Amino acid sequence: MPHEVERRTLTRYLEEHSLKQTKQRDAILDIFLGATGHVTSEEIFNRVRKKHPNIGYTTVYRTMKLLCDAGLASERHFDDAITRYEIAHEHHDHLVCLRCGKIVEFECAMIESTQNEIAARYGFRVLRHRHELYGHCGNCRDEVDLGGRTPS
Amino acid sequence: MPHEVERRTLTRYLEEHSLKQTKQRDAILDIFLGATGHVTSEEIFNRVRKKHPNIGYTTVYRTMKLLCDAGLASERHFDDAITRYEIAHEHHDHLVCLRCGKIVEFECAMIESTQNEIAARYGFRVLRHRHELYGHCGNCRDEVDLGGRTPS
DNA sequence: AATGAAAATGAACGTGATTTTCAATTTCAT
DNA sequence: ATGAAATTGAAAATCACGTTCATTTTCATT
Repeated sequence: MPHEVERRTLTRYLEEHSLKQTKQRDAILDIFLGATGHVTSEEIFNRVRKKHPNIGYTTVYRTMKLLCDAGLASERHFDDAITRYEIAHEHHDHLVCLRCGKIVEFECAMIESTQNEIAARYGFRVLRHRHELYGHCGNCRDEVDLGGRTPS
Repeated sequence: MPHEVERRTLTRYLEEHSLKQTKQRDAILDIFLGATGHVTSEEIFNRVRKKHPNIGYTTVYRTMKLLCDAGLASERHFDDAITRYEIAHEHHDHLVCLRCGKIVEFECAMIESTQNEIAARYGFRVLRHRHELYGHCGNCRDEVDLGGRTPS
């Protein structure tokens, strides 16, 4: 059975909160974990529908929220109005290609420590952060450069 | 007359684009410049209404977009689904208090240069970035600590 | 000052993502 | 097996924002 650990995490969370285990929740967790990267509710809905044609959009939204509460998923908002979900793991930051939509994750300990230093300077305690670099990835950069007007 | 420079910038932009100067646009610019920090369309709408009770929400949205185009304002999206506007000025990043909503701006050259270095490593060209630290400001931190359960 | 074409306004309606409502169904401790 | 509590899903509501379009304003030109 796939995603043993996460499924157990969910079960534990459900038990602790007097919530119930349902096939919909299991299915959504499975699809979510099987998807790579940063999925939208719509993507999850479409994929889950293949196995469970009667599942509702509502349930997807509710379950994704649940997975966030259970610490299995986390919400991300990039520059559009759409909520994306990623598998919860350690702090990391993102490179987002504005042309093709590619998203790359990176980590940088140096930036992390500098952040805390700056926050302290203003009396803040940092709980979480968001750090996103928007631009063009290698491919798109080349295409943009070629497509652009070449200098006379 | 307040906000001389900005008003002139707007006038120049309107002329250059064959757009018209209207009392609504003037009023919205004025309110926007008079407000501190990071305002929402709603806040601007409410304040402008006091002087111009018939102004519509639509006009506020349109005008804020116009001010962005004219380089006087810039859009910001923090963690919620609401668009905020700030007076346009050089790149800077934000500290956001999750409890009282206070927003502090900061700049850090070191982080900026590190960003480019990282991007280059992944073949990206950075066009813009977003860097936000979420946590508790000095006041809220104290209140949270006092209100919380003290260790036995 | 009057004209009129182009632009702006605002009320109502549309949209897209997400949430709420609620009657019907499912889970699970007993 | 039972039933109280939780869950589901379809439809309607919401929320922020965009579009439409008939009416009003602006402003260069008379």
